[in-house]
Amino acid sequence: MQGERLDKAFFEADPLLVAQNLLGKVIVRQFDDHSKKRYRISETEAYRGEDDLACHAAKGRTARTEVMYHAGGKVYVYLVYGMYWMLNFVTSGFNYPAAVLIRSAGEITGPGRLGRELQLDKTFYGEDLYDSLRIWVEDEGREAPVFIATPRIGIDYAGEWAKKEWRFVLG
DNA sequence: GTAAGGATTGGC
DNA sequence: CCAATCCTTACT
Repeated sequence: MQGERLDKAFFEADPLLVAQNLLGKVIVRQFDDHSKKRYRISETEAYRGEDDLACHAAKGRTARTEVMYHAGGKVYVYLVYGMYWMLNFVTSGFNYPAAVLIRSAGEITGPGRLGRELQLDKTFYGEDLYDSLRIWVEDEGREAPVFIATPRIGIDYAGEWAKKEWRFVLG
């Protein structure tokens, strides 16, 4: 059970497309003891541009959001509620801030639990998905899965932007 | 410097 | 319903 590591062209695209295309793809995590675990992505959310009030980049380019302005293919992690590391993949091209949040994968439900399962921490900020030995994403060559779109979770503060159906769930 | 709040979870 | 827990951002 192995596939091709996703490349530059995959991530340097619009986050709405990347979020949809990531469904069914497989996160591979290689731990310090060289053991590997694989997690099939089942739920994603897109965050796109400074206009998107739910996107962290709505506050502009800061130390925290810097990596979102990089070209697609890097990891964006941040600590939320002082406890949970959220896993995101940067998308789009240089200087356009966008990312996809992985909300569920494998048997793990919920982004906080996923971050704990993957043993994420601040050292994953900016990790390059194209050459990392710790985390990357593979395409096992399966058919594109069926999915549904819904509003994003936990961003009620974003006003009209909270209504956009930028969350995608296998189904 | 200080304060407010969060892309969540689990326990009461 | 609400506390945990700490980083980021904004600013009386």
